[in-house]
Amino acid sequence: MPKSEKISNSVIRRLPRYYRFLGELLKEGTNKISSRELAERMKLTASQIRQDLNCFGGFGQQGYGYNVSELRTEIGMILGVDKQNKAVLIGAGNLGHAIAVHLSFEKYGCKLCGIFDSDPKMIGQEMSNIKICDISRLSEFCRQNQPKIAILCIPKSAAPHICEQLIGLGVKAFWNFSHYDINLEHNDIIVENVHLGDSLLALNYCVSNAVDEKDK
Amino acid sequence: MPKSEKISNSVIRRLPRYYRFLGELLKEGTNKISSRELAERMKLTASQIRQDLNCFGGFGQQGYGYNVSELRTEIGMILGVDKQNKAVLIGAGNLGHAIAVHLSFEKYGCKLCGIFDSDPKMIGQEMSNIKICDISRLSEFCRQNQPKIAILCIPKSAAPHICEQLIGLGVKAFWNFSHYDINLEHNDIIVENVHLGDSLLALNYCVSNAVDEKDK
DNA sequence: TAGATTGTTAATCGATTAACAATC
DNA sequence: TAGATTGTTAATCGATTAACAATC
Repeated sequence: MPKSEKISNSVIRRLPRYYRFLGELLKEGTNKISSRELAERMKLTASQIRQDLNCFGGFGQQGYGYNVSELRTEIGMILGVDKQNKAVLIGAGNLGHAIAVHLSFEKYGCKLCGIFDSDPKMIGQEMSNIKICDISRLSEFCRQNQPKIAILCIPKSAAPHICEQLIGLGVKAFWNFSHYDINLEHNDIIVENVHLGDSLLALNYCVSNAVDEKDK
Repeated sequence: MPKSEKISNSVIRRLPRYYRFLGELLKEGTNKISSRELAERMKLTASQIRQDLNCFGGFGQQGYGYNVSELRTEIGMILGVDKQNKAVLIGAGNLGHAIAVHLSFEKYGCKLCGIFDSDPKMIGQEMSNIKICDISRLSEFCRQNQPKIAILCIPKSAAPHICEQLIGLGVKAFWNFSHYDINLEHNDIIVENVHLGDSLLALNYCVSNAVDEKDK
């Protein structure tokens, strides 16, 4: 329920981090926090935190600060952690497997409800209590279960075709780990590209171009 | 070799993508490209591409455009793909394993030279032709090999301690997949946080708050 | 009430886009 | 030379920070 209309991408990307830090505070037994204190902890400015939160509503109380538990719940609602959006995983190789077992989808508002692969050796195996199905059964599955999200852990070459197929089957969003850059014409489709190679390269740039202490 | 001094983070994050797209063009046999054509393909503006590239030098030719192969090589040099910076992987669980085998480190300017874990069942096993060592041998290994980069695929609880230990052993950069937010006091240490949970939550926000076609 | 801290408006900063002279 | 496209400066836009009145 955004206050006005459009929430900027910068704000959206900070929300999960707020949610995470508030969760930690809660675990530590902190009930109350001011924007100044939270800013210090998250290495942000108090101003930015207040601006960000006020995109969605006034969650604080003047002279007091924010109730940690309340604020966390509010941000959780905004993020849709209660939605349990259905997701299918395409590609049960190393990376697909790691993602399926490593993340608690429910905590993030998703429900992993199907896993598909084309490798006959994988089919029938179980992963996170879900039986891996042959990719040929994807359309049948989607028509029955209507997943909104597809997680792509497939080779680059396979990505464009699978993408189009999934869109045809009603998938609304992609969490893309393939080396293919999803850059769709369909502009109602949501894409979150996770390019691990790009991330490593950016790190490598910083390492390679860091000014050494001794050079200073 | 940055022209002036500081390259903005926004530019750094686009460099790997340029590198990737230029690689694709090269594979397709395209020798020449204008900023306008590249912009169309990457969904950027031509202006931005020219601005970005001119942070590092004039790689183009007026009236002609850019030589794809040359430009790719230049950006590769800037990113340090030739550097082969030594990296150690800490944590050989699902995610660590996937990262070790899924990515070609050499392509990204890194060399994976050691893998460590604390689970006795893992120790001695091989992964990407590297024998997994007991974490107790980490300091000995670092003193001998001087890795610059550490890849953290460990539980949140273990992260703060391992981080400090690695810094003490001369590690300069972290590629952090743990759920711990590395937010160091040491300000000469480079950190690339990859929070898969945050990424999924951001996607989930978009899915949950998408304006449905029918609601429009 | 006095002190604290929010919500919000205004000022600043940085990044993106537009324009155009330089030049191949 | 004429046409094209760069490199670079100027204009615009958006995001962050600062300031402060509102209020608990």
